[in-house]
Amino acid sequence: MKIATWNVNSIKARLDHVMDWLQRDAPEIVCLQEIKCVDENFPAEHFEGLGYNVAVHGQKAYNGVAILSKLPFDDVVSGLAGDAGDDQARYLEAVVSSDGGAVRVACLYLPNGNPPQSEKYPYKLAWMDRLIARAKEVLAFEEIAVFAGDFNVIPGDDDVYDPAAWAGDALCLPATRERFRTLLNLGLSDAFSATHTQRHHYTFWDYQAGAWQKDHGIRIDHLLLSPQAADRLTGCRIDRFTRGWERPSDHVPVWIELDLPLRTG
DNA sequence: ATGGTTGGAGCCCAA
Repeated sequence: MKIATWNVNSIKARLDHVMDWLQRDAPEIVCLQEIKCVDENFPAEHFEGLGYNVAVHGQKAYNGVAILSKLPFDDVVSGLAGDAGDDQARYLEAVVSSDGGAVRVACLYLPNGNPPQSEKYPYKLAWMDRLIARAKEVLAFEEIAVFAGDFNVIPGDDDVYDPAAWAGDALCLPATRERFRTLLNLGLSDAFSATHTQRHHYTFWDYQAGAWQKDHGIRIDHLLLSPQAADRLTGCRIDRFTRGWERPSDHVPVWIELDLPLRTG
């Protein structure tokens, strides 16, 4: 089964792209970020027409996440625990299941955190601490689980075209990378790193300064797998071709293939 | 080139 993640930078602006991409190889589960709309305005009927069930956690203008699944799901959790005052829509979790088994999917849009001198950076770090706490809980279930999304973390210097230019950025700072490594040290595997030895594969290219044409990219969209999920991993791909489409998202889809007996219908 | 572009808001903010 295929599980994908894609920061679409507005589902309204990107609906045609997402529909075209979904019909290429029909991933069973899709995590979308930066839908930038309230739940009522999410174009669920378009995806339902392709056979997807839909869960949405949106807000006006900013952020917003959604899960599409060809299999039924339950146990939907909207929002990341640990800060009752946080009203940013950045986390959605669901358990997708069939009579062949179940997989827990967490769709996340981790805060960017720039500029680091602002209040946005401590918010990012606190959000990461909350994610670490949730990951500990999920790992204790010993289930097939996937944390997928825009992590806004450049894990290492091999994941950015110019490490020196990004060294002081909130996506690279030591406190950011330390927390990302904590997620890995809990037992989560980065699906892309687990299946590739080549470096400098990117998932985001800025709209500005011809970044795409110059391949000035960064790898910030990740799928982190529980040990039970990693045991089933057979592949991971980055669909860079969508970045060359007309009026693209600045992010491209990343997807994994798991050897799972889950069945649709 | 201390620049540049996109999206959603509503005459700037976030990325």
